Amino acid sequence: MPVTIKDVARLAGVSNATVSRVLTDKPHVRPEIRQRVQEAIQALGYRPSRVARSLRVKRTRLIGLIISDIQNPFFTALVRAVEDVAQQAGYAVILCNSDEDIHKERLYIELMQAEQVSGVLITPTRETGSPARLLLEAGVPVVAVDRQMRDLQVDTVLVDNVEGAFQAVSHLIGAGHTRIGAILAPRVVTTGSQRREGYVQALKAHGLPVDPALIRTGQPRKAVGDRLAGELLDLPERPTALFCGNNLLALGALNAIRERGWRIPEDVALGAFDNLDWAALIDPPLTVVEQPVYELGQTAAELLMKRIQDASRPFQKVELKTRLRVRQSSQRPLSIDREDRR
Amino acid sequence: MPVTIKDVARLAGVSNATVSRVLTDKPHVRPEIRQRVQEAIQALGYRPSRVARSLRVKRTRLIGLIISDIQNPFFTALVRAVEDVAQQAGYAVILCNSDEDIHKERLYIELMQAEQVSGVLITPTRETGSPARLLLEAGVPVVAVDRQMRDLQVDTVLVDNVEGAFQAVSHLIGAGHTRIGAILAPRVVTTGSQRREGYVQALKAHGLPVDPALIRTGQPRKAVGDRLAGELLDLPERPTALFCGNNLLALGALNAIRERGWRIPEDVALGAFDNLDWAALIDPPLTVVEQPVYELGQTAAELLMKRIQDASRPFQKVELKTRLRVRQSSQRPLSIDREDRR
DNA sequence: TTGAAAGCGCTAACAT
DNA sequence: ATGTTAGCGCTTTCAA
Repeated sequence: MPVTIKDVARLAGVSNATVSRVLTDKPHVRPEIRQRVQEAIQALGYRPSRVARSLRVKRTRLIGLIISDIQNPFFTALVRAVEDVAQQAGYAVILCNSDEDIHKERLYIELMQAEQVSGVLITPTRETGSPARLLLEAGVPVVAVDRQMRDLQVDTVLVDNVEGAFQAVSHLIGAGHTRIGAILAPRVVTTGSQRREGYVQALKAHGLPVDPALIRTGQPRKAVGDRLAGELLDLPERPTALFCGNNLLALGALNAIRERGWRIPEDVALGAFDNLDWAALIDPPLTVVEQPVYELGQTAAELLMKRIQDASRPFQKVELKTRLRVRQSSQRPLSIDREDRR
Repeated sequence: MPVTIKDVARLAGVSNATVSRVLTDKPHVRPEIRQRVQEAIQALGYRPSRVARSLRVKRTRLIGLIISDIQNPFFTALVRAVEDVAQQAGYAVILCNSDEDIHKERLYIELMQAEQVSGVLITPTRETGSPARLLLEAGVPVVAVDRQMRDLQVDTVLVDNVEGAFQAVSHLIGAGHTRIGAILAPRVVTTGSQRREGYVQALKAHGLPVDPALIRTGQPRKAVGDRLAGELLDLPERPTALFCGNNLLALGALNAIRERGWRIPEDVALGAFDNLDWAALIDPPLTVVEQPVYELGQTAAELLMKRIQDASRPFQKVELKTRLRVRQSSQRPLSIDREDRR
């Protein structure tokens, strides 16, 4: 029923080989024949089956994109960038949501293999032991974005998380805080461990003690941020400032603070990763570490395209810089002054 | 190089037909043989080529999802729901971002066809003349989500936009506003035209005049919302309340209001579509029309699955209800009281 | 410059 | 219950 290359060949009065040559822009076709074939294609509304072509040439025009949370606007912006680059290069993207779940990650990686995509972009849920190894073994190019995979040889594009966290926490310290809570992703994901590292370094650099009780980790989701912030705020010796590892954790923390009827930054100051549209519009505007998220996705996608072209090129790790945006949520807290009244 | 069905057959000492039977869970295979085949599959780490299978059975385990703005959290939530349903049913989703651009929409629809997806979910950029017609002609099931296509026979899942807008605007009227501006998507998309309809109906129902100068439309993006809100606020006889057709337009309006140093709701009240996490956290909390967005995507995806099963089932249009969430941004404006002082 | 024909990996009809 | 074989739609030798 659907029109195939044979139908076109018949109508144009040539062999399918010739049609194929026209289709793939091969030389050695008389312009006049080429013309006739193209007309036949038009007339029949023919679209070559990518499936058949893929089977033949053993590669598809698909790339896989496995992100860990589609509801996180940070990843969404990443998707946007990848989509743009892929489209430009004539690729479509299969999007999968691993949901921070290593089993789903594996499931999708196997799918990518079965689907024979040309390459895969992934924000791995774990620093080590990612099933992405299967892809590499099968010769499928992989690029890690936003997060690293320490035990795999892949191109990597991420942000200088340590420095970003260091700046944010140093800023809070500069505002007079000495007890700063941290709400982070688990250590098994690089954004968790590296931002923790930046947090710790900042404390140490300013001669402050590192209190493990002030560091909480969990899946980067709003509900988790809410819970973890609550735990910190309800501590007997509670922190006067909170540093949140990403936008969803911040959203949750915001909620926890609001629920307790506390004010920012008077009762508790706040700093977080990710500069989303709403960050500047909330009350008070949120101090954030801005990530060049579009560039992150773009760079990663471009690297993947290059590796698809040339599998033997040297691997590289690109580290983009963040930018601290100071707003009111981190201003010098009144509680410092209050200490005089004790 | 990659292991094929033949390799498995050889190792298991059977024919490829038998391996295929095991693969597709067909009957008529001795348990003992089935066992042996499965072991061979394990041993070789074999994954059947979906490409080859697709070519053979003339359908893929892929569905296409064409949304109009990946950066809009509303659509993102939709993606999430679709992904969940698809995965459950053993499908992967190819995600495409039409960017509210009919040409990109067409491009992706042609891609879907070439990729031979089993079905397509789409949030069409136009009410009529969508290239989705090509898919239907090729026998590919299509379901419209969030927006309608008036000239195509497809299953449709959307929200009662007229009622949602009606409630929001009626609420603003109830708060004492008589000049209410509207910032909406263009009329060619149903969410634009239907929400406009609800706005107009609300004004008329309360005996208020409909002033075309107070209705502005544009692409649903933050920058556009900013500009359109600015135009309305700078009017000689400016509105005392703004109704925004979606979350991005609201974000822009918020910005415009803030830039002018005005307060909400004292200087201008605000109501909008979409209840995102930040809506309750901004200053002041935003009154919104909440859409059951996950259910929207879920229902649409389920409908698509059903139609893939049975192309001849009757078409249906599902209309989900919205819910008005009244918060402070729409409270009775002080400016009403101020009129006494004029 | 063009065509004939093989074959990519799989499924399914048919044979045994 | 299992194997043999044709063929899905395309690309790509190879020959003409």
